[in-house]
Parts: sequence; structure tokens; C-alpha cells
Amino acid sequence: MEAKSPKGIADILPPESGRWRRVMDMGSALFRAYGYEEIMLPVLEHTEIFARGIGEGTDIVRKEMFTFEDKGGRSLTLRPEATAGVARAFVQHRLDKSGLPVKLYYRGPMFRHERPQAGRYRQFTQLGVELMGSSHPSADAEVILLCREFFSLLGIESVLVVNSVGDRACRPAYVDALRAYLRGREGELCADCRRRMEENPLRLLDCKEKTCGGVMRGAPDLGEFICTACREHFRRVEELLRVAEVEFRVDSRLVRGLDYYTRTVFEFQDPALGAQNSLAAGGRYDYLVEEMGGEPTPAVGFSIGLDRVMNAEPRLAGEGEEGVYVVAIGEEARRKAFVVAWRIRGMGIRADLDHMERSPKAQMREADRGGFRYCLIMGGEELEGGYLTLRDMKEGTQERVEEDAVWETLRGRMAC
RNA sequence: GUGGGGGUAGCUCAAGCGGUAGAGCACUGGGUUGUGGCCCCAGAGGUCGCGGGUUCGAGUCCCGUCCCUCACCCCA
Repeated sequence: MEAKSPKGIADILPPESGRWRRVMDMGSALFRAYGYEEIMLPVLEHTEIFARGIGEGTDIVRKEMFTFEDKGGRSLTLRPEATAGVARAFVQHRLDKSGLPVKLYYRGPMFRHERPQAGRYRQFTQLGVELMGSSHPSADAEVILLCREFFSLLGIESVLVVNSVGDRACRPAYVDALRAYLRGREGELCADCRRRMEENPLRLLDCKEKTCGGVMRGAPDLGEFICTACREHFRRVEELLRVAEVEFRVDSRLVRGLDYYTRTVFEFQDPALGAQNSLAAGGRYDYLVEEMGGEPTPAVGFSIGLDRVMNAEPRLAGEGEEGVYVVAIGEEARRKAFVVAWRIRGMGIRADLDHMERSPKAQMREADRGGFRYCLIMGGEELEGGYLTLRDMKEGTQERVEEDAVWETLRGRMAC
């Protein structure tokens, strides 16, 4: 047996894991400040949830899902994204019954079976929000604003691109026009695009194949086919973004790889990141809930690719030294140190001690490396004198503390 | 699924034409019979990805294979 994690699936070790935790905690706090509550979703769903939600013809469903049969012969799939699961939960628990909108956020691992590369892993972490029940442009604007705020708090420069992909009323007409334009030009398209012509012609718009790009340059423009209602909706979203002084670019070729999107779609990109430069993406999905069997419920949301955010080197406030390392010299002192550390921890203060029978010097070094502000030293002298030595590792000073006064002293020091 | 690059110490990397495998960082101990960071000294740590071949001799050359990585594609 070889101890090795599966391809594209990685561990996140300390101290890196600490940076992840801080970013996730910051995100959660931010989402709550905007009125979103956490929904904790299962990692497994029935395969149909994704097949129907994301779209049978999408690459995700066609070739990127971890799908298997359980012992009862049901087909289950590790979630490749979260929105379909949120919609499923929304319908299953009749969340619309207790008042709209429902504002939820989630965080956790997603899975897609792709060839790994920079910024693309088979297990990756997403942080996202869904605002369900409102068709108002202010809902679109709120989630976009929230997403931008997330990046700005981390000091990450990102470019916001928005577009409208229309709805049931107008998109079919555009798709027809696109097909008509492409008819006769199939020979110039890549194999994937020839297939997509039937299943999801919109995807041809952002195909990166050179020849396809050439063909698409002359294609009808999505922006000109959008119906009046969608156009008006998009105009009001843009207006709100301007009021909030959000910089953005409209790109009528921006489409998403998931079928459920309608009207507003957007993406936050980091040009410095390489091929996988999309940090976050989202949009409106007004038909997904009814697709899942619920009441017609318009909704809008986004998802942040946390792995890519971490690759973008977020600026994090440094964590200063804190806590107490208990240094023990001699067996008797070790017994006592064990109890002292336990009591300090009981006070809610970070504390640690040596388990390796190391020298006092090595114990101090451990305290230094571990980022402890204080060392509480006890040895023969202290045991005899009935006091402890408290060393401030930052200032390099130390003082005697009477045993009975230790707890109060620590409590006082930790407060400031 | 298709290409490019690469696998040598825990990490980052060296080893002219084949000739006893090294450095920096990290780690452990010592320099201080009980005091961190800096410095000095010492130590520990390697199936040279794996298998086969050529050779007196292979980290080095040949064949195969696995893995990692970047890109296409896809997308967060």
C-alpha cells in the first residue's frame, strides 16, 4: 500500500490550513452581515438532481461527475457544485412557506473529475450565497456587491464582467438565430462545438478554439435579441451597480457552463492567475426551483472558488503572539505543569507544554516557534519557593508570580 | 481525452565525456549543571519514482511503466 491521496485531491496542512480558516471565517461573517444564514448541505445527492439542474448536455454532467451506485442500486453523485442542492433542499423543506426571500450561504468541498492543473482540482472548496424568491434587480446587485466586498476585504484585485443571457421568452429566438447562422459553417467548428450546436449553442460564444472564434465573430449578438423585460432588468442592475460605485465591464459573450442561468450572469476574474482565472461566478436562475418540482421561485447567487482565492495570495491580518507555553524542569515540575496547562486551557487561554522530554532550552524554542507570548517556567527553584516564573517572550522580561496569584495575573495579561 | 515540462534528503535544487550522492532551508543535540529568536559546532536523514536492458561499473545511456506539473479543453 502506498500512502497517497487520489489524483487532484490534496491535503491542506498547517500553517496553510490556518490561512484557509481565516478566509472562510471572514467570508461567513461577511455573508451573515448581509443577512445570509448558513445551509449545511450533503456532499452526495441523487444523480438526477445535477443532471436535471445543471443540464444533461453540459460538460459537467456529461463527463466530469463522480457518480456511483449505492448498495440499493440508486445512482448517487458527489456534488460538482452547490446550487442544485440548495434548490433541492429549498423544495424538499418548503422553505418558501416561511417567507421570502430566503437568503442562504454555504461552504464546503465540491468534486469534478477533470485533469488537474493550476487552479483546478478534483476536490475544491466553494463559498457561495443564494438569494431565493426575489426577481428584483436589487437582488442581483446585492449579491454582486457582496461578492466584490469579499475580494476587496482580502485585497484581491479582480475584474467584474457581467452580461444578460435572456430568459424563456427571448433566449429561444436567439438560439434559433445562432443555429441558422451556423448552419453551413459546421466544417469550421471544432468537434465539441458541432455537438454543442444542438445541445447548447450558447456555449459556442466563449469557445476558445481559434477557428470557432473566427466563425463566432460574425454571429448574431445576444444583446440584440434580449427581450424588453430582460433588457430593462439588466439596465436596472447596471444602474444599481453604478450607484454603488462598482466598476464592471459588460461582455455580451459571457455565458455560463450551467444551463440553469437566466438573465444576469457575472464573473470575477483575476488576470494574474493564469488559465484558470475565474475567482467567482454566478447569476440568476429563475427556473431552477420549479425545475426541481417547487413553486416558481426566481433566485440569484454566486460561488467563490476558494482554492483560486488562496492562490491569489489574499492579504490577511497577521495573528500576533498569544497564549502561554508551560516550561517544566524535572519530573516533579512536569507533573505540576500538566495540571497548570490544563487549568490555563480551562480559562479559555491557549496553552501548551512539552511531551518530548526536552531540555528547558528546547522547550523555550518550542514556545517561540509556536508563537506563544508567555512562558510559565517551573523548576526546582520555583517549587521550593512556592512561586512561578512568567516570561514575556516578546519583551524578554520575566517576573516572579506567587502561585495563588497566577490565574489572576494571566487573566489580566490576556485581556490586553 | 490531447500536448509540453519534470521526478535525487521533509522542502527547494546541484552532481562536465557513465567512476564512492551534495548544498541551502527545515529537523535533533551541544556551545548556557534551568531560559527562545541571531551566531558557532556537531548529528540525523536518501529503495537517486518503479521495472528491465547495455556496461567491469548507471542518478547519468536505452526501453517500458507510474506519478507530478503546466497548457488545451472545461470551469470556481
